[in-house]
Amino acid sequence: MGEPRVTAPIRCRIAPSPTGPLHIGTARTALYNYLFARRHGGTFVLRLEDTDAARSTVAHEQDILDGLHWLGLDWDEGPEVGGLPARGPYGPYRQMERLPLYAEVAERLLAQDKAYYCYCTPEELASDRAAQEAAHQAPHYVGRCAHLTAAQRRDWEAQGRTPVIRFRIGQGVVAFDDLIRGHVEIDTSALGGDLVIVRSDGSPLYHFTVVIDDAAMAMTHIIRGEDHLSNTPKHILLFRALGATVPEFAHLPLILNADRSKMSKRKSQTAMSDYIAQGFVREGLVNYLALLGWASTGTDELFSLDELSGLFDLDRVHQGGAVFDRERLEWLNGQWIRRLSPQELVERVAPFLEADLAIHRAAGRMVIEPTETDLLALVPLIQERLPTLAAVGELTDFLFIQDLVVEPGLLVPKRWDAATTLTGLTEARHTLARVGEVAWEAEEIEPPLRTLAEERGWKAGDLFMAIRVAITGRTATPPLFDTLAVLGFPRTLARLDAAREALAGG
RNA sequence: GCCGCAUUCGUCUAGAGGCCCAGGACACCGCCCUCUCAAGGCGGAGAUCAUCGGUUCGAAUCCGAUAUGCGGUACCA
Repeated sequence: MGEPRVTAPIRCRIAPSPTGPLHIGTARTALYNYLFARRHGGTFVLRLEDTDAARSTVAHEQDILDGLHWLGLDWDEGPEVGGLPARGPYGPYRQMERLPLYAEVAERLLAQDKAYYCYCTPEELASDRAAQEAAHQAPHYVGRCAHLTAAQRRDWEAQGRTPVIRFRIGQGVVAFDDLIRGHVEIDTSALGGDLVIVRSDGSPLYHFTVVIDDAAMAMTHIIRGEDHLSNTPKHILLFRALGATVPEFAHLPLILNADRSKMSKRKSQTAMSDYIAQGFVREGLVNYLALLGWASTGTDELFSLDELSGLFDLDRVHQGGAVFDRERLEWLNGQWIRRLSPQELVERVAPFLEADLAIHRAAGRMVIEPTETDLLALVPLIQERLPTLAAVGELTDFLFIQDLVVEPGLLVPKRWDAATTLTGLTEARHTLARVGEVAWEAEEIEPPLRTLAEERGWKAGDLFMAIRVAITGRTATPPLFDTLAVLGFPRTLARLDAAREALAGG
């Protein structure tokens, strides 16, 4: 298992359906396909399966493409997007543009009697199913239309019935060697009878189009979720009927909700875009997703996309499902944020800060626009304190809000009373005024404040906490002296004054 | 119901017959560092390897059964 058995260059794909935003599970499947292709010098193809016209939207399509691109999973072949032309010799890569091909194949199967028209109504099928259920049988198509004469068909047509096309499943056992699961055998009697491959409105169904396209696009490896394992025999039968080479299959373990059911929107956050919006970085997400169901050694934890491209293989993919653990994702995310260059961090964090400031602006507060220089100066203060990029606001917004309103109750440190706090802030103000604007640096600010605390017999921590709240409005902030330095001399004094007034007034 | 797949600390995992009375990471607890919050360092607790039976001198690792969970069973993908 694991090592590719075919000698032809590897071709694998991700084939998302634009019936919803990019799902975290789809992203992982895409990642594994991408890594497998990279590792073995193969080709990674993107194909859009948009035959469910009722549920597919261009917005979802865009979301999926954006998400994959954001993760860095660039495809070698795929449809045209955003004005860029389609790439690859096997196009079109959008199924709705491949309809003639499907129709042609359906005709061929019909002509070879490998498929047939079925005129059964939904009601008839439903009652079949009910009867089978009552008899404790597996639901299956009974084959009522499997051998209609031309006359019978004319009758149904005359009655206005429009047929579906069914593929003959036949009898026997279908076996295959899954690259992850090993040998799998399924009796065709468990497949539900002859399979509908074309709807009565003429549109092709998923099981039909995937196989046609995987064959036509010369896929060598089908790496997909375990939920397709039971469907694989249908696909194999179809490949054979088409006279195509059956590719290798690798069925990935499912990503699970906390209760171990298949990860769903209902119980988990599944949309990739939500994770992006919450400030997760691509490096963290890629790393986390790669380790969900795969482990190179189980001891190393941090891997970049490039590193993974050199390490990944199917033989270390797990068989059991994996519960999605957001805490672990956040930890990995923090690890990668800490590894970003200052410039890179600034660029990534800027939109999140901007969004936060927009909220303050909307609330009628005066906001100072952060410049890149401002942000660069903040990097050392925030880099190791960001679990996600979105946390930048709570760490730094006090710098950009002009008239900071501090909750008076917060101003008094736990061990102090209001009077002591007022004295403390007043003394601190004088001390800092003496430091002066020219010497306004963290190393210059700290000693005199410590001396002050010592002289008055205060615990330094209490004094510092009072100052911290006075200038930031928060009890948890980056280190105080660096914060004062960044805030600047005049604003520091102004905020201390404002805090003293608030205390005196209250 | 029927068919299939899975099962190592709460979670992600290492482990491919003796190195394992099971190792790492997240989370949790404690200590150190410390102006708060983080980050970091150190330590702790946490898994009778689902259960039962078999093979073997020896099993988490091989075989079988059972249980539990999950997936599939559409004119969804």
